[in-house]
Amino acid sequence: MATRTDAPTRREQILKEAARLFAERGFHGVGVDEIGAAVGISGPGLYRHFAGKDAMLAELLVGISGQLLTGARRRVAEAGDAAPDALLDSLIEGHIDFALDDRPLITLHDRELDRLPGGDRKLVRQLQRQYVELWVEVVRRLYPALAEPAARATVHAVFGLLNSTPHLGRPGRTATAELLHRMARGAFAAAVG
Amino acid sequence: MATRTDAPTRREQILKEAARLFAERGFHGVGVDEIGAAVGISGPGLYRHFAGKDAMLAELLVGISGQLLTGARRRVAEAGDAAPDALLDSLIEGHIDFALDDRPLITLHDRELDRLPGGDRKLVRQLQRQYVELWVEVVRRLYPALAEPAARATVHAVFGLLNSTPHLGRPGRTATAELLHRMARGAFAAAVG
DNA sequence: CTCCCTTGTTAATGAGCGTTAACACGTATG
DNA sequence: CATACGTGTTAACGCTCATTAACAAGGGAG
Repeated sequence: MATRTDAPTRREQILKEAARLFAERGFHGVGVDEIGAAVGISGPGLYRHFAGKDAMLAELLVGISGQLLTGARRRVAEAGDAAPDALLDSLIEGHIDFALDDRPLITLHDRELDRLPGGDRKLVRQLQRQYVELWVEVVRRLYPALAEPAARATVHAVFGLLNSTPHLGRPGRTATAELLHRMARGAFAAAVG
Repeated sequence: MATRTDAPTRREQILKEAARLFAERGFHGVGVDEIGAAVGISGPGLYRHFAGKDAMLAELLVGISGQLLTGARRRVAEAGDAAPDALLDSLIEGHIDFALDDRPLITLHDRELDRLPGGDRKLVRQLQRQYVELWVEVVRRLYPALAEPAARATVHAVFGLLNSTPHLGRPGRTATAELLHRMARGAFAAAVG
């Protein structure tokens, strides 16, 4: 887990608050002055840490996509040749952890992609695609009856399910996590028909 | 069904194009000139049909929420005292039809609510809440073991699943509809545990 | 024919906002 | 001690954009 005990750096503060604000009111809906105010400095002061507003969004989205993909790959590696059943559980668990711990980021992740400058957008899309394909492979290993287009659609639909966390109440983190996990498995099982 | 054969009115054209553009680039991301250009008139020309940009978004969101709620109520009424099982299928079918036929609208529906002026936002929230509660009642009738908070969370998660249509490919409408339907039922069944 | 309502147009206005410029202050470094 | 750098500040610039003003053309109603 590599838990951090040291204080967050200024850059990290800014990214965190920017993520929250972007998720709440949309990228174009928040001004640099607000982001600055959220961390106790003035608007233009942000430019000591980031090249511009676009750069903040880019770093957030690249970070999210990369973190999801990296975590998933680690889980695949750790699973070795274990049952694909357990591997799918592991992937689901990782995604849920992320969706529950960083709700603003999960919101941004599928909402503000198009506000990104060309190069970064392409990179993020690539990372997202690889993440999806990784899931698709695991799902197809577990459910060989599922054709590839159907498997991809199924994975996207389950992402929609898991990413609904921003709309959920807060009645106990573990209870919510378990509910979502069960529902995801149920949805996969029902997809094969 | 009351299928319309007459040409769409100018207002309707504008609403349709505005919905598409808002869904693609966000409310603040599109200018009135673009909306006007999409229907062949100039930006300020829109003001002959709407009080402003906010009014367009408001009419879209109120329309969506109202349409969903009205359709769901009709289905409940038509079901009479039939099995709640069939009623849930009917609700799912209605939601999927909407999500597949009006993808831009379904995107706006849970994305741009906060860009709405106060009064309209309250109205839309109210309609959405009633829609959710209607589902919750049906679900609890079918699965009495499910406590109310869990049922509400489950319904939200299934909405996330069904609303994933914008991310899906277009491999056959009926096949996609059936897949989503099966997954939704599977998710509900798995939620009770 | 004449009015006037509808539906457009282009030009102007005014606010908001991202970004840059110019300047200030503390602190480690030589 | 002097210097340079990191990190702020406020003021100003320039652009975008929603909205309004002023004006025009077409087509029913009387």
